[in-house]
Amino acid sequence: MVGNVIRMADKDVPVATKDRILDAAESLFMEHGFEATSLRSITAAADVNLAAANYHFGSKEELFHAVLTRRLDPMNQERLDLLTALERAAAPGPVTCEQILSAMFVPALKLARDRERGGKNFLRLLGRAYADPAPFIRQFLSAQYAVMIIRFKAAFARALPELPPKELSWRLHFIMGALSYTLAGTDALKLIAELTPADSGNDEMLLRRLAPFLLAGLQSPLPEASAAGRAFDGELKQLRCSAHVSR
Amino acid sequence: MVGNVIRMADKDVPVATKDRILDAAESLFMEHGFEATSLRSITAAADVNLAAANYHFGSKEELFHAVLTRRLDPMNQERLDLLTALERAAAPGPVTCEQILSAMFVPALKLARDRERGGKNFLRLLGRAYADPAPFIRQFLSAQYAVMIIRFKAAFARALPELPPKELSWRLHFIMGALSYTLAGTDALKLIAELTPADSGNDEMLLRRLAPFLLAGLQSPLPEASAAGRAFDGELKQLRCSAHVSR
DNA sequence: CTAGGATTCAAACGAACGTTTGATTAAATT
DNA sequence: AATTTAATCAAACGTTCGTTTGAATCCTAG
Repeated sequence: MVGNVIRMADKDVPVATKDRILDAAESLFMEHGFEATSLRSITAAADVNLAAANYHFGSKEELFHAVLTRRLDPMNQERLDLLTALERAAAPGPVTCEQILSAMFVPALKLARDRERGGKNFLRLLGRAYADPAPFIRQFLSAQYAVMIIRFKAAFARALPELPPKELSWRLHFIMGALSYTLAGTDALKLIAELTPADSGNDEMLLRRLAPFLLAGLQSPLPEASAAGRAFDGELKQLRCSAHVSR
Repeated sequence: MVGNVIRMADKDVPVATKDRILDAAESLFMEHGFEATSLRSITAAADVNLAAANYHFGSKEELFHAVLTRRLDPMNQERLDLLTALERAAAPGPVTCEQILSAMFVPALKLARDRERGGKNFLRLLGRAYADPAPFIRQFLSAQYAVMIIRFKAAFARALPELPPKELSWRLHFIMGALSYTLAGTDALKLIAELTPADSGNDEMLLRRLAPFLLAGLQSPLPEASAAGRAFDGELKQLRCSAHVSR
């Protein structure tokens, strides 16, 4: 009753319908988000019958899951393999922050570059999913990332032994934020970057600029001791009540 | 025909309906996003008639605009005033990066703290809006932020004269990403930060940790000269084709 | 007090949504 | 060749959506 049987034609004749739905869904979810994308628009773009979506995937949410897992599972597995290789090569010593960050970014880069159609769209879709309020998306991402996050957090903790665990948690949170926003490519405020179209389409250069930026933040001294923290205090206290609130 | 007349009861008797709709819309838009929030749920939460929303605001999109402008306009105006005051105080010299960042963050902090009900919810809503794919939201945010962005970008350029303009554009993009993701409070990957509920609700401490992190990235050396850039190159080349792709 | 515009209200509009149904075609198994 | 199972299809289901309507109410100005 649930379609998707084991003894089907496997790969000789392309399993056209299912993959066409996945491709169209990936593209449309990326462009409009989950809620604003209808199954009708997906099946129309894939040139298949409307009922085929529910036949092959059960529901719209399960289709969304399938779109994400198709590329997310291999990418995260590659990240883990990369980190394992780096840890093995570093022998008894710890892996550097640069290396850990590269283990996170290189698989994303390969995905953005290798697949002609899917790669870039998928990274944007992933960035969107990070910020989506729908509970089922959040739960899904948490479950999908659990193993990877734990491994990478432990690696960073070894690379930055002087950093308190809670501070590391915050900084990883900020890293995920900048990464997802960058991958989503929303460019909500186009005025910030008057980038050429060639630039904005170049995911590789984008991540190569992002990595050093995040690395500097990750390795920065503790906020209590930094000039930024104190300057912040000063401004806050000074301007607490002066507050020339507008209009 | 378009409601919202000038000679209404102004402020003596609270203009209950309109503000109740705005409050409910702010809360629900924040919780579920624009598409997933219905006018019916908004008017039900505000305990007003369904037609009141269209009567006072015209359409759902215009209601969303009103929700954002109500708090965004004063906040951005305060940011500009703060920057102006800092520039005046710094006399002929440039304002420091710390000060510029504080001019961006302090008004957001005040908003999160002062208003009992609205503040925190609004910052989360704003973070969501940055990542929303809907064109009308993006256009609106761009227009709303245009003046502020130009002013702050120029200030940063003066504070970091050695930084190429394009590199500054990228770094401001990353800053906006981390800021919006942090404000949205999505915590997509709860596993990153095993933060106490008290922590996650404390917007002030959150921004105080974020500012030094972003400051370090903003002031970091150029990627071409940094160790991060080169390490990235090495990893990329080395692992290009080894690629033990999973499963 | 009364006329007139501002506001509220219940009800309905047409459209679009996710999902289901039952018949029909294609493919594989016996 | 016969039979069973997978897959496709057109059509419809019931629901929810944003928006509109027209009458009823409130408030205020003359």
